[in-house]
This record gives sequence, structure tokens and C-alpha cells, in this order.
Amino acid sequence: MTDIAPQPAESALSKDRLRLWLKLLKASRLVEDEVRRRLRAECDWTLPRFDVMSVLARAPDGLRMGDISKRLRVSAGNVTGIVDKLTDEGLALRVAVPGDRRASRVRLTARGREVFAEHAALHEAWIDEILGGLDEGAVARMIQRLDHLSKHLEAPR
Amino acid sequence: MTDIAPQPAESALSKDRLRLWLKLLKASRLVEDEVRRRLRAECDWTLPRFDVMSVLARAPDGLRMGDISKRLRVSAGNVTGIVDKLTDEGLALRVAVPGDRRASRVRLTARGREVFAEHAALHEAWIDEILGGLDEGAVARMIQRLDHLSKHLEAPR
DNA sequence: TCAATTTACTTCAAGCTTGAAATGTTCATG
DNA sequence: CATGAACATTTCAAGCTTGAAGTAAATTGA
Repeated sequence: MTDIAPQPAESALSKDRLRLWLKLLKASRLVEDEVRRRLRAECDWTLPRFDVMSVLARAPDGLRMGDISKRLRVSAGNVTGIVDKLTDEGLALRVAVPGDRRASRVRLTARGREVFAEHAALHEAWIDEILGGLDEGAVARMIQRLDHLSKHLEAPR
Repeated sequence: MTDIAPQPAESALSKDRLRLWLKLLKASRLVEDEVRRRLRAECDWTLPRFDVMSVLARAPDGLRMGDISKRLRVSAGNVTGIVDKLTDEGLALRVAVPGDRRASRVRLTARGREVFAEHAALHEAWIDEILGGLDEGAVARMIQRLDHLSKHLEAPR
């Protein structure tokens, strides 16, 4: 009897973890698709542009390209393209970082802040509507669970 | 005094719903990025291909293009392109649907099932590892919350 | 019956996204 | 100081994704 004993309990937990992941993905896509749809239909705008402006709006002093990339968890090359477009459209601008000629700091222009403010107000209302079925308790418990999950996900493996 | 009274409680709930959405998105991206990274690094494979094969693997009789599209919540045009590639590579095939010449049913080939089985085994192990910090109770509670959330998201508005 | 509508799918252009390679800059350290 | 490693960003090709428009087939209903 040198066989390793089977681990049915462990296997069931694996399956449940997989189910959890699929459900997480599903919920996330349901919301994201709806936001994307409304952003296009009502603002003629795209989610990536909105996301970049969103992190910039919260940083009055601007952000490095790398910071944007980290916060949104998208590739650096991706951010370059989106910021290029926002810049071309006069909604953002790159300013030099004194002391580091490799880096640049991106800020929203006045017009960028204006445009974003309009979209952001709508966006918050949409989320409120999309998640409208959830009361305060449900929201709080879900946030707690997601924090717990993300903490584990971000822990180095 | 004809002013509408401000609604601080309502507003706080709105903010919490927004926070919930951002945390949901964050957790989802953390997992998805890690899966995508491993799929590329260890299998030289892409997530969209894996996803399509994944729903096909669970449907021995095959699926209509539209079914794949609905289950994965991606556009119909997108599915066409991915199935085209899987077909070119001999991993899937389209079979005619008797009685409806517009439609076709997509199935995995024997080789497709083989290739998918390898990837799926790895995938399940990855998820188990990625979500490894969560014990049975945490997984169960999270699944329950996500089901609750998705139920509300899918409810017609 | 047969025109209008709906359905299933494909095609296409525009835009997003990635990962790898390239560029130029700064840092660490011998 | 030199020089190799690390860093911030950009460029690029390949592939994904969408939404809109197009095609062809099935269904509806006057």
C-alpha cells in the first residue's frame, strides 16, 4: 500500500474555487458590459478612455504613465496609446518631471476635467441603478468579501 | 422652504455601490491577468480560445454560434473569428443544423478535446493555487454573495 | 401567398490590448 | 568614472473586441 491516498475533500474545494472564479468573472462582465454600453450610447465614449481619465481626475498633480498602468492593471503600451489620444483631443497633457527625463506626468486639462465630470456623474448614477437591487448590508458584506479575496490575490505566491 | 431635502444616506449608499463595483473589477482582473499570463507562458495559448473551447467541452452535441456568444457574453462577430481559427487548427468543426440552414453547430474535434483536457487540468490547478488563500467557508460565502449579485444584475431593469 | 420582420451568422473597420523589443535615462558599485 | 543593471516609456505586430452593416434563411401575419 504505497499509494498516495486520494483527496476527495481537497478536490471538492478545488471545484468550488473554480466555480467561484467563474461567478466572479460573470458578475464583473455583467456590470462592465452594461457600463460600456451606456457610455457608448449616451456619451459616445469608451471605457478605456473613461478609466484613464478617472484615475487622473483623482490625482490633481497628475500621474506617471507607470502609475496609470499599475492602477488600472493594464500594460504600459496600452496607456501610451490612450493618453496619446486624450492628449490629441486636448483632454490631457504630459508635463516633464524635473529630475527624471525618462518620465512624464500626465494631467487632465481644464476641458478634460469638465468632460470627465459629466461622464463621472452619469457613471455613478448608472452604477447606482445597475447595483440598485443591493441594500446597504449586502453592499457592505460584498465589499468585505472582495477585500478579503483581493488581499489573498495580491499576496506574493 | 420649497427645497428638496438633501439625501446624505442615499448618497453614501451610491458611493458604496461604486466602491463595490471597483473592487469587483479589481478582484476579477487580478485573477484574469494571472490566468492569461500562465496560459501564455505555460501553454502558449490565449484566454479567448480557452474560453470558447471550455464551453464547447461541456456540450458534447455542440453549440450554436449564438449560444457560445451568449454564454461567454461576447459579441457574435468575435465568436466567428475565434471559431474560424479553432477550425483552421483542426480543434473544432462546424456541422450543419438540419432544418435551419442559417445556423451551424460547433463541436470540438477529438484533437480539440485532447488539447483542451490538458489546458483545463492546468487551469483548474492554477485557480486552486491563485485562490488558495480562501478556505471552504470563505469560498462558499463568496459564491453565495456573487450569486445574489448576479441575480440582481440579470434582472430586467 | 408573399411582403415584412426576425433570426443566425458573417464581414468589416475602428479601436483596444498584450507582450516583446527598442530607446533613452538613471542608478549602483567596483 | 565607467559600465552594467534597472527603470520609464514608446513602438510595434499580432490578436482580441465591439458595433454596425450585410447576407441569407426562417417566420409572421395580412
